[in-house]
This record gives sequence, C-alpha cells and structure tokens, in this order.
Amino acid sequence: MKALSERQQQILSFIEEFIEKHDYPPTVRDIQSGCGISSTSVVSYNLDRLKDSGALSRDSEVSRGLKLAGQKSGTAAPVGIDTVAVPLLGTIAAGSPFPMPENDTWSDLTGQELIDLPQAIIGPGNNLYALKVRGESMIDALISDGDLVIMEQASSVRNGQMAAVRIKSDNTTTLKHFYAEGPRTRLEPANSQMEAMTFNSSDVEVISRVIAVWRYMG
Amino acid sequence: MKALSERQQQILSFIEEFIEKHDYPPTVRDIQSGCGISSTSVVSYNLDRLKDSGALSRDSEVSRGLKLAGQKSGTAAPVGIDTVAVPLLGTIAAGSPFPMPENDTWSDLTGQELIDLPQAIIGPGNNLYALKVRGESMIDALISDGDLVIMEQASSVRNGQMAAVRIKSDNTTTLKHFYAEGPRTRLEPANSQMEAMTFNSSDVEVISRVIAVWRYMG
DNA sequence: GTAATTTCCGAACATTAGTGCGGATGCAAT
DNA sequence: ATTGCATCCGCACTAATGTTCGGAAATTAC
Repeated sequence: MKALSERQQQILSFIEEFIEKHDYPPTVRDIQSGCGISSTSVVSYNLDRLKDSGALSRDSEVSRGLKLAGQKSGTAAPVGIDTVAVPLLGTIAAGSPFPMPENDTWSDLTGQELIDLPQAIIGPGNNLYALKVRGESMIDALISDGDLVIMEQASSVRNGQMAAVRIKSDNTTTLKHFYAEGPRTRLEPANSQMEAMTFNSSDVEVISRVIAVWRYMG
Repeated sequence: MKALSERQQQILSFIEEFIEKHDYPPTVRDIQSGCGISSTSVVSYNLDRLKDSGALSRDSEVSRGLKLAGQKSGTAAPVGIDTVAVPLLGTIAAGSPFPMPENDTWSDLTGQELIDLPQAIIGPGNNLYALKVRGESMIDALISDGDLVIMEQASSVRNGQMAAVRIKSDNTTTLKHFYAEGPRTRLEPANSQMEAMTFNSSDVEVISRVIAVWRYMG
C-alpha cells in the first residue's frame, strides 16, 4: 500500500483533533481552512485517497460523513476510557436560588461548560449536571467553597442518600441526607456531630440527588 | 420539577443511537424522519429546548453540531480525553500508618487498582496516588468515610496548601492546611470553625500534598 | 369557560457543504 | 522533450441542512 502523503497525514491529524474538540467530524471546508488548502476539491481529492487507503471511511453526499479508522501502527494510541460529559450549570451559594437544569435563568447560557468525567467513577445516572459551590454555607454537608457538586435530577431519593432539598416554608435549599419517615422527613447533615432536623414531609421537596463531590486544591 | 417531554426524550435517544451507529451526530432532518416528525421546525424547536435543559450542547448554524451531555459518548468513537492513571495505594484510617508511595515500588504496580481521571480536572502533578479514607477521623478536614483523596508526593508545600503531615513527637499523621511560620508551623483544619495548632517546625514532616478529594455517593 | 403557554405544522428562505470539471503545476521515468 | 501520474487550483453547480415565521392544535393555567 502506498504511503500517505504529507498532506494526507496533515488532513488525518486535523480530523482527529477536530473530532476530539467538537465531538463531530469536520466538513470539507473545515479541513480546507484548517490545513491551509486553497480549494475544496483538493480536500475532496485527498479524502478519496484516504478512503482508498483505508485510513477512514466516508459516507457520500453526507455532510461530515467521516469516520476515522483505527490508528495507524506506530502511533501509541492512548487508551480511551468511557467518559461522561456533565454540564456545569452555574454556582450555588447561600441565599441564592438553587439552579436547576430546567430553570429559565440558566437557559440562555452560551458556551455551556462541559466537564468530562470517567464513567467508572460517576456510575450510572441520566440527567447529570454540576454546580460550583460558592461560600461556606454547606460546611455542615462537608462541602466547602470551590467544591464541584455532581447532581442528578431527581424528584425522589432513597433514604440515606444526600439530596438537594427545598424547605417550602422557609424557601431555603440545602444539601442533606434524606430520610422519609412517613408523615415526617428527617434531614441529617453529613457531619454527624451536628443535629438532624425533621419537617413535615409535605414541606420538603427533593430537587436533585447528590452523586459526588469534587474538591480540587492543586 | 419539569421533566423532558416525551418527544424530547425520543429525540434524545434517537441522537444517541444515531451517533452510536454512524459516529457522527444526525442532522435536523435525520431526526425528523427518524422520529416521525412532520416538520424540521419541530425538531429545531425541541433541540433548543434540550439545549436549554442542558441535555445537549449545540453549535448554531453548524450541520450536525450536536453534542450529548450526561450520556456516554459514542463507544466506537475514540474521543479520547487526556487522562491520568492514579494508583490507589490503600486506605487511610485513624491510627493506622500512613501509606506512602515509597512503600511500593512505582514500577511494580501490578494488582494495584488504577483510577483514570481526566487531566483537565487533576491539573499538573507528578507522583500522584490515591488513598481511600476509612472512618471519620478527618472530619475536621471536611473529609469523611469513603472519600478518595488524591495526593502528590512532596516533601514541602506552600503555605495554605493542604498536606498530609506527620507530627513526629506524636507519630500521628493528619491532613491539615500548612503554614510555615519560621521556627513554628501552624496546622489549620479545613473547617475554620475548629482551632489551629502550632508545632515546632522540626517536629512536622510533610508527607504529601493533597491535590483533590473525590466523594462518591451514588 | 377563557387566556396563556407549549408544541406542532407547513412552507419558504439562506447558508452550508459535497461534487464535478477543465486546466494548471510538479515530478519522475522514458 | 514527452509522457504519465499525482496533486493542486478555481469555479460553478446542486444537494444537504439550519433557520424563520405565521398560524393551528394541544395543553395547561386561571
């Protein structure tokens, strides 16, 4: 098999980088400008060559219809791990309204930041999102300023799980361990040195389940 | 709490299947026919909703400019992110000797559990390792039972950083914020409601720098 | 009930994007 | 030189694709 030309190598690695960055393949014209090529037909030509050589597969007449084949031998392919992209929806601070995925206030977030986390440490979970903690208002949940809280949208949780719950009568939201005990609901801080509180179950609304906490101090 | 509509769920799972099958996201019209929708504008409308809810991110005016959030990224697509493999060296509990990387030869990590973490959230760092916390002995460092502590081997740290330090006279090891103040060294709990302690600097030995804490509650 | 909101429809419209073609350029073998 | 081949150029053409808008239908709120 004929070796790939310099241009083809260039295009190939551009495609790779592009996919890594955007999660979808580039268009012919993306490649054109990205590789400093003066005509789309040159890209088209080289893509055909790359397809012939088996370096990628291509769906005709389909925009971005590119699929990279396995890495060429010699380049040490980093072992890909399953990751989950979690959107960082904003910050949570004492007194501020608790951000929720469907909250309109956050709807027009442009360039929503996504945090990639390994599936292995996140576990299963569907509507995940992350919030950055501001202030020390959740110190009794062992969560401090700057922490990143990973949450899962949920309207109910099992006993013992930590959740973001809203006390309707206070209109306050806190993170506590949740225990439904019939008509009453007990909320227990993570710091067991502090006392639990109980409320009427109808006064407690579960907003989200806390999946994990990430604290970075580097 | 408002959940995604049936149609939005349908679209979401179609996108997921499509990416799994093709390695690139679908077009608006792919979704239209795939979900039996009679107008592209309906798809457009619901995609905007899904974007608002954070279920996906979208590049405007870009064909197939979709990226799922909170879902597994396509399995076939090697969208590798930079990861760091951190060895889990053991557990740390009150009273037990503090495990150190010196105890294990770095080259012989067979059988050691490795934890993959994205480089992006770990930051730089050389001799990283992880310890699992057992017990509540570090509650005053805002670290509780089951937490995973990411550490970097270091014999000195900057003031204010959290470190694993050994008090030689006690032969105890704790995690505290470290402040070198000349002949004396002050160790401050993360929980600022608790009091700091000072020791003779010669009595304090820095073992490791605390990089991050991961608490999983799912 | 009415009103407000959400969702859907249909049909354009405006870009975006893949393809084709004639002709150049460069290079190596003849 | 001349041929053959691979690559590149510019341009146009067509298909693919995202967007918009008025209005209808369904749903929810009051």
